[in-house]
Amino acid sequence: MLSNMLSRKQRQIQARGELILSIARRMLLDRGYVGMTMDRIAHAAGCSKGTVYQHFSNKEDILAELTLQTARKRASYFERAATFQGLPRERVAAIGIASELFIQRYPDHVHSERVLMTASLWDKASPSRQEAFHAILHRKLSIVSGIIRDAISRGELTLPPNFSPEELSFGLWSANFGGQSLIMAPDVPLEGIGIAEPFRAIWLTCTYFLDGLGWRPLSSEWDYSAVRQRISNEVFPNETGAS
Amino acid sequence: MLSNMLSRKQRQIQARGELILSIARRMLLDRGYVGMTMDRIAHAAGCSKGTVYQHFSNKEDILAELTLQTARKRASYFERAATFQGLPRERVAAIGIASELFIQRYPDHVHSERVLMTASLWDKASPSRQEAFHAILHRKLSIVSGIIRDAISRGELTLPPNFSPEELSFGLWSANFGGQSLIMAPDVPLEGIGIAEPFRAIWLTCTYFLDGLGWRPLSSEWDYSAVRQRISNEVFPNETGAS
DNA sequence: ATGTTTTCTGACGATGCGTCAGAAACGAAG
DNA sequence: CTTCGTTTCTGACGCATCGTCAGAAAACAT
Repeated sequence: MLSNMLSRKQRQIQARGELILSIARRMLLDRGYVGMTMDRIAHAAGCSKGTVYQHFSNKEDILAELTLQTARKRASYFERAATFQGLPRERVAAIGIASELFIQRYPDHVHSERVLMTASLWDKASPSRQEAFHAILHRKLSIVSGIIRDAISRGELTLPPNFSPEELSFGLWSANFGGQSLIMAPDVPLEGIGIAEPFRAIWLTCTYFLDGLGWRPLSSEWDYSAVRQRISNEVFPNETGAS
Repeated sequence: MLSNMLSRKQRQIQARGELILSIARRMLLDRGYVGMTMDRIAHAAGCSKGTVYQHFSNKEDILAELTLQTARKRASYFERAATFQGLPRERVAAIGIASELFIQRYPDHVHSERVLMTASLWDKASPSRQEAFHAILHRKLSIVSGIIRDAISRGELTLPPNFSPEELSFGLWSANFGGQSLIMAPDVPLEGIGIAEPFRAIWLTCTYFLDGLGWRPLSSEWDYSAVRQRISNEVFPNETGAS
């Protein structure tokens, strides 16, 4: 009974920590980093500011934890995508779809990520969080690099001599990251400049990029639209159905 | 003499406006957006805070003007690149080189751009500045789209039916923007993950992307390394030599 | 020299971050 | 039920920053 009461209190505290995070995330998206104030967070969470500071040592710490949550969640999406049974190129496509579904489903997560990255606030976060973040980053890259090496060993991909698997990985990452950044940027009116379906544009960019590298089967030899459908249904049935 | 004195004063004022901007830009890079305070700017500029506010209505206004300067400067780089005499695909390559040289030469400019874009501060800036920004954006895109249409009309490029020139433009933009963002991100240790020459990786990403679209001449039929050298020497002799 | 207009100044109110001494809630023991 | 120690919570406080504005200073005109 004693330990039960204790843990109940503990659970209360932990629940409030998560409440604070979800409130902060919403506030970050709605009012920007400057508009996300500790007083407002405390008020919305129904506690005082001092209590908020018992959970997070400062404002940047909240943002760092938000970003860490995001990185973990995205990594889990990547890992699910990598389980897709198919050709290496299909599995890379699955990663791309995971990335797309992730930003569509959790735009607030992605936004917090960008804010932290741009505002150079990582150095104010705790070293353990930085380390955890790097570990997750490395995990995600390993997944993609692993698929690439698999394709090479199977003879479906032969990289040019001056182009490493990591650089190919970086290229795909750039195209996705950049395209998604432009989609999220409020001051880039994509519809106004003739980009009606930016996600399809990113997908095709990656497709032709891999075609240019000669990664078999090429898009001209294979129905990747069907693959796309199949991946959505098999690997992310809830995500595509619920939205 | 009177008008001379008057204009001298005017020129003093204008010069101080530019001084404030350059100080702010440096401070933004060195200390981040939060560390860039109006008091510090005023002190560094040798005037009072009230005087700073006679030049810019608020802090976001300074950032917006910085970004506008950046956009203008980059557009001029693009325009210079577009004057390169050569095949359409070579001229697109010239734009890519312009983009690369620009970020290498003016990292502080690019940084201010990212901060403003991410922090959703455009709505606090004056509408005229927003409009000017959009106009410049459109100008840059027109340059690239124009080259693409030129290639199509010359028969060197045949786009797939579901891929418009604007989307191709968007793809190149994404790859460059994303790659450069990752290069600038302090929390992405590129060397640590096997990317020794990120700029070359971006270049090759775009190269194989265009190859995949079948834009002639393909990289296998043409020495684009030589083209790259030639563009650097002919269009940006000072930029490549001085750095 | 004196009046007028422009420009500059820095103190001020308002707001936000992070702290900390005291208040309140909790739990144990008599 | 009371008492007392411990854990948790609170909000006022110190400090820093933004943006303002009444008054000072400088520039200019007559």
